[in-house]
Amino acid sequence: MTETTSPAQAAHENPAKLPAHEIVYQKLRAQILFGELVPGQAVTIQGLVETLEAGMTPVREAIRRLISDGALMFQGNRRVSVPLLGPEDLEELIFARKTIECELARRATPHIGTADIDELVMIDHALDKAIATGDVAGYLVQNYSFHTALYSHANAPILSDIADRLWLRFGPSLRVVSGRLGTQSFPDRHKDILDALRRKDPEMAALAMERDVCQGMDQVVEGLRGGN
Amino acid sequence: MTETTSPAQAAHENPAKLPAHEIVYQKLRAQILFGELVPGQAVTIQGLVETLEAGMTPVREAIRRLISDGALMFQGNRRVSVPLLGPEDLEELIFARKTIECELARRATPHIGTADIDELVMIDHALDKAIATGDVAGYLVQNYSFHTALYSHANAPILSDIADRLWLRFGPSLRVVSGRLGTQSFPDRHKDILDALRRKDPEMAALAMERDVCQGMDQVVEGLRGGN
DNA sequence: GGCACCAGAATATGATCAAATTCTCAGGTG
DNA sequence: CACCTGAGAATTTGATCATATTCTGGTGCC
Repeated sequence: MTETTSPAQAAHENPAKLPAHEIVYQKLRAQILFGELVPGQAVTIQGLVETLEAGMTPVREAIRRLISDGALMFQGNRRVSVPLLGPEDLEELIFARKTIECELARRATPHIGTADIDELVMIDHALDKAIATGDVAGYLVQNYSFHTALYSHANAPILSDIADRLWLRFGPSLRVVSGRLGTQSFPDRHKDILDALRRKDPEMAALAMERDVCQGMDQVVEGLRGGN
Repeated sequence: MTETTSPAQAAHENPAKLPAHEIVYQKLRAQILFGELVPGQAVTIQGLVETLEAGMTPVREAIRRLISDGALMFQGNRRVSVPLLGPEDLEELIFARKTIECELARRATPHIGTADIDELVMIDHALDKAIATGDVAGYLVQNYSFHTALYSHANAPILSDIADRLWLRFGPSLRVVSGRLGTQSFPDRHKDILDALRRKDPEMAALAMERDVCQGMDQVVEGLRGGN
């Protein structure tokens, strides 16, 4: 997702007006982010043409975009697959998430009003519910929503864009780990973030975010160590 | 450019084997990075089909990739153009460059051998020459080469990838400013970086890099303030 | 000034060609 | 006798193009 005036917002007024390649991109993106697609899984153009009932060109363009996002990987020969993360990759992702997302939390803090906090609380409740009921897909969606909603207030389109692609990279792995360990193992660190926002304390928000990021990524590291 | 096993390296063994969309991407990318394209300039598919003598599909895919890279901008209606940076954008870019590129310098330091330093020195000499002769295009190319060569030793594909896209974002603006102010105004901070590398001092390298980044971006900020 | 029309560009399809993987079937070996 | 190996065919899949369709923006008429 680019930070430019999103074509997605035009969707609400008229869904039919979204170009096919945009629809395909959104669908594929969601599948990657929320785990329909497993790391290592091969992605074929013709397969998607059938699955998503789209033409070849739109699928092709969507795949190129996602490759550029780091959400898909061009395997040298002409095959495309979902990337399989190694420990080194995770280490880089941790650094990047920490610096970028903490900064986003820091920048968002002064712009967050009470209405915005209410919205975040709502998402967090949905998150709790997903955790309680063991709804892995719901957990992933709400967790992503929480971060995205927060960052949208940071007035930092470029940094938000970077953060977004980072999520695309570890999304599939997060799904695998969640599915393996269950949602119970994920404590919810968002309460601390909300606290910091209420107090309008940017540094505290950044710190809480760092904890959230570290905790989340540690789960992935642990999960991947055992599994693959 | 994605960090995955690059199709570009296959280019050396057999240039003809590069797919058309990859070639188009590289060409367009270079044009954006090194300033053939001016910020705000409209980019049409059919125009590129003629200019680059490629088919429509490859051009289309290359454009999608570059939009995802942030190097091009989708203007809502079906127009595509080179983004025009505002002061807020530059501020974000500065933060991102500082954190990411300093870290890359830090990580590269321990892996740099004397042969690698020689290579960097060579690039830096070419850079000096470009500055001395007022060769703006050469300056841009060599400056980019220096950073890219350095980061390639950091063993951090994801971070390098992020840095690469950052360059794509401010490349066109850098070109405009350079053309306006001339190369004379650009002092060369790379000597300090090289010094740090020779001493194998990661923190010093990071610091030198920060100075280089700040100095370069300040030029752009200043240049854009007056111009547009 | 507003509306209809027109040109040009982008989107999307399906066909065609090229490449790569997979499958199959011998042939040989332990 | 079972299994591994490798050459070659068959099939799947990707790359590219030519073409039809839809949409945007501008122009000129009323």
